[in-house]
Amino acid sequence: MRNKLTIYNTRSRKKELFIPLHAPHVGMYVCGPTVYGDAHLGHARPAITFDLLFRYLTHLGYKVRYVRNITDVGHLEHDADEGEDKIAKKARLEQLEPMEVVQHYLIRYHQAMDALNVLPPSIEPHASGHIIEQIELVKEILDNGYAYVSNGSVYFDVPKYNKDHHYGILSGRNLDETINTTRALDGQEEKHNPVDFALWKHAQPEHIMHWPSPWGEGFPGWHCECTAMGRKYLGARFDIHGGGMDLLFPHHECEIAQAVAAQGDEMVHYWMHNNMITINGQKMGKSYHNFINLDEFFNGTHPLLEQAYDPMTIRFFILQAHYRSTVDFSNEALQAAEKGLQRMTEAVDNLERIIPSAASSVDVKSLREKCYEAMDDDLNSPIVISHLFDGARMINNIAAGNATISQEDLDELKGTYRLFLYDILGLKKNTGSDEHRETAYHKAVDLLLELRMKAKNEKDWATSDKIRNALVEAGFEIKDTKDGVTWRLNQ
RNA sequence: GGUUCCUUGGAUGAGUGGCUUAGUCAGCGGUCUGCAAAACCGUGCACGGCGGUUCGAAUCCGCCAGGAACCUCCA
Repeated sequence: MRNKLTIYNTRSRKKELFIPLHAPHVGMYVCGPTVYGDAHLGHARPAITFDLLFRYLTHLGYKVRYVRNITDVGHLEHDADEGEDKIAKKARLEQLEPMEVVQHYLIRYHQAMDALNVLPPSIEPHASGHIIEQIELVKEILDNGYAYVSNGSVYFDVPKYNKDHHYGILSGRNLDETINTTRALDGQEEKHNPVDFALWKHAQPEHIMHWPSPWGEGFPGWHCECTAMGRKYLGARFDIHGGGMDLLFPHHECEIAQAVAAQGDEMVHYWMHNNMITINGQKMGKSYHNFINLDEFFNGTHPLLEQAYDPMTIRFFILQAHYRSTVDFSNEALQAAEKGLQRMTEAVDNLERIIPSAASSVDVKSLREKCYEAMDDDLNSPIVISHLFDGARMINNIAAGNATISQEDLDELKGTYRLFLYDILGLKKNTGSDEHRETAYHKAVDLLLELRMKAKNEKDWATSDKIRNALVEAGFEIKDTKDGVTWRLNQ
């Protein structure tokens, strides 16, 4: 098995050789969406980034268990409806059951991911389905003395934890600074210290979603689900935990603290974080009110969009930047990606038209290795793409007769593109929308009939009959009526 | 204010102590073509500013300027 993959570990802030704990098995956990709204471009980034990793690890021969959670319990929201659960709030607004809202947006999320050719994870656990595991986690932390009960809620005792361990090890913070900069929030008076975070929250009467616990009716704190579900499905120690950089603190920091407080050591070996997608240099996100939904990209319905963009264009656009860099959205950039992808797929199509020669005048063999090297270098997809573009030029040159290729090399080349472009980068053939094709063929048939009408008017019966007979043969039904010609395609 | 980062050519976006280069889009010139398009060939333009280390730095270090994320739900 090829074993040269290095990945940037946020924990050490270095690129490290990837060595699984239990090869050939790999455990991988990625923070998934909170399903209270449609997925936007920002959600596509981690999905595609970790899909790339999932695909690559699988290709390398690892047996990957990929867990991506669905947050359907909701988090505390700090606004007019202070403390109310996000899912519950939206539900009340729309007079729906909370789980109805979850189901609605989850289906739409899956549809968007499918359009982006993001493979489904191995397990997609719901936070609401793992309340028991989260309660167990809280109990463990309490038993170990790193939490306290206050007024029906349970809080993590950060200062106490920090005496024995380092709270801030992932984000590079130290506790004193964090204490001085923590904002006053709801429920603060219940905490011993403002930096303490909730493991279990006592349910207020306005909360729709709540569960029984040893501490009364309530709901789990929002950091618990990932720790509890990660441990349940991947074990107390597993390989990779991923998510957006915006989750680094406090979410992932708290996850580490919870795991250490519960089991004595850290759960995760490699922490990976994808960077943000920006719009005019600013993070695209709900809080900024500057996000564009994925459906809006696919349909071109957002006012900032000059056109609709195919899901594969979006995927290609994201893969053309390294996952740890910010990538700035603009129509110009997307249109460039669209043209680039088109050029690439046309070159791959040309592969099928090439007639091999006795010998090659091009170097095919090194392409595969170059692509592997780029992937091994912390998933450097932009470099993989640049190599594939070099290959595209080579293919076009062969197709144009400027170079030759042997049968053996041609097979190798086809295999390389199938592997890297389709299997690993996950780009599939751009078929265009049905609507687009429908319109195009209608226009083409109309044009033929217009030419036929012109021929008829000129009494050029040979041409007019040729057009009619050819269309009939192709399965069309042509009717000449006194109001003009009509046509339809027979089923 | 703290933490973590970023600043590359017209746009986007890689990378590296010296070697000629990312790549894509756009531009320009050419080949091809009835004309176009596509394709191919060629081509210009860069490393925020100021210091330092070094034989040599866009790449390492420091300072400055500008920007971002996080510190509050967030991909």
